[in-house]
Order: sequence, then structure tokens, then C-alpha cells
Amino acid sequence: MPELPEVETVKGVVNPQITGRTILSVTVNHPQVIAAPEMEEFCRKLNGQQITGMQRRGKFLTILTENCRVTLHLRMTGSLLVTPVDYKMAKHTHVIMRLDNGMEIRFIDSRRFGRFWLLDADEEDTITGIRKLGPEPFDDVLTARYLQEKFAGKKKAVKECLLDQSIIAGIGNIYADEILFRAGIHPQSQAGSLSLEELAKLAEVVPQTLSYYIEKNQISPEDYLAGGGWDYRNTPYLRIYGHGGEPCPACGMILEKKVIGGRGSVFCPGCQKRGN
DNA sequence: CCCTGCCTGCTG
DNA sequence: CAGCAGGCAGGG
Repeated sequence: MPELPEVETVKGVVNPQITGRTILSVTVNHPQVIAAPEMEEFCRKLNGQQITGMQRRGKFLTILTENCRVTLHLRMTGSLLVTPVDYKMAKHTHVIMRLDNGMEIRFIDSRRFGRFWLLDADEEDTITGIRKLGPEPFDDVLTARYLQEKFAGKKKAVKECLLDQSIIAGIGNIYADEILFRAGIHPQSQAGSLSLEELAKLAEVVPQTLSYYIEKNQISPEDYLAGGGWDYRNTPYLRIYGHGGEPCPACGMILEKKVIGGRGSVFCPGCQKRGN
């Protein structure tokens, strides 16, 4: 579910509530949610740790403590909440970190695809998903030339390349569609065949689109909690995702829905012409 | 490169 | 009831 803008929202809400707090105890209800190390070691190492801050990289979040880094990925249905200890326990709550101020960090995930990893503060990153991440969308290296180099010779659809976390970190299925719509590029265009002009447009709209949705997704901690850490996405602002079969907001043609690279995709056959 | 597995809940 | 969902890892 959550893509970069949503993960940024989670960080924005959770970080101020947990920074400076000390973890008193950790409960894991479903051990497989802890990818590494073993559940016992995970809990033991975090006991008594003071939280110093939170970071986002791509769709990964990391909670920093004095001696550890806790990295997590929400995948499709994960959510991270800060609640009072007596707050109603949601179904599928898999990890609970009790804090020293009567609050808890809770990880809830119905499909249980989300994962946690614990590393020592100074340990080199061993999480494959993080190691292979490409630049952040807001990084200066994201230029037409960079995309040209990365897409060179690729016959696969440009949309699949946008979803490739090693090319740009943080884009998922929804924003890939929104980005390509703004760029006026057909999602099935062969990545390697795009003109430098199209790549320049793409490099421009990637950070624009994501920062627009980061802005739109802003929410108060109260509303975030009331929505279960899930209901903060500003879907009213999505221009085409979820609007297949409806008129294009730009030209009025009917938006097409189609499976591309195994993912449900929406695009405007009028605004997003296929060059190849 | 493509394919499957991982899970539950919602929609048609 | 089958099919699908905003993601990724691992294997062939």
C-alpha cells in the first residue's frame, strides 16, 4: 500500500511522538514479521533503548535508537500507530513497543507482508531491499541523462522501470500511473525508446508529483490515529488511479484500465500516446 | 527474464 | 465464490 508520500506521512506523524522516548518492552505476536534477527534477540536488544529519531529511505522507515536501527517496510497493508497503552487493540497487531510515557508503538498488518529488521547502530546494512535502492526522487542526480543511462536498451515498459526500486526509490503502482499521466507518456512505452525530451519531462514530474502528494497527505496525529494510520491518503487528489472508465480530467477521453507488468494500470489514451 | 509465494479482506 | 489488491524476495 504505502508508497513514498504515505511513508513520509507516517514518519511525520510518528517521529515527533516517539523521539526521546525509551522503549520499556517489546512484544511480537507473530514472529515471522521479524525478518532478522530472531524474535528473542530483537526484543532483548531494544529493551531500554532510547529513541533518537526516525528516517525514511524509499518506502523503508528506520527508527534510530542509541545502539540500534530498526528498519521496517509496510508493504501492502502495514500501518504504524502510536497509541495509549489502553487503546483498543486492532486485529492483526503484530508488534508492540511499550514506551516510557504510557504510549505504545504498534504495527498492524492484515496481510502480514510487512517486515522488521534490527541492526546495530554502526552495523553495515545487510537488508537487500535497502542496499539495492536507487536515488531518492528528490536527488539532483535524477536527470534525463540519468534515466537515459538506466533505461538504455530496456525493452520493458517504462512503468515497470518506474516501479524498479533500484532505478528510483519509493515509487509504487499508484504514483507510477499519476507520474506517467503528468508526463504524457504511455505506461507501455519501451523505456529504452523514450526521447531525451520525454525523459526530461519524466525527471521533472517525478519529484513534482511526489512532493505534491506529500503535501496533500498531511494530517494531524489525531486524525491519523482515528483512521488507523491508514486512512490518510488523499485519494480525492488522484487524477487517474482508480478512475478507469471515467473521463480524463484533461481531455475528456475515457481513461483506459489495463494490466501492465502484472499490475493494474490506468492511463489516458488521448494524453498518453504510445511512441513505439 | 518470468514466475511463484507470502496473507487477509473486499468486490463483483 | 473466484479474483483481485497500493510490494517484494527468491528461484528457475
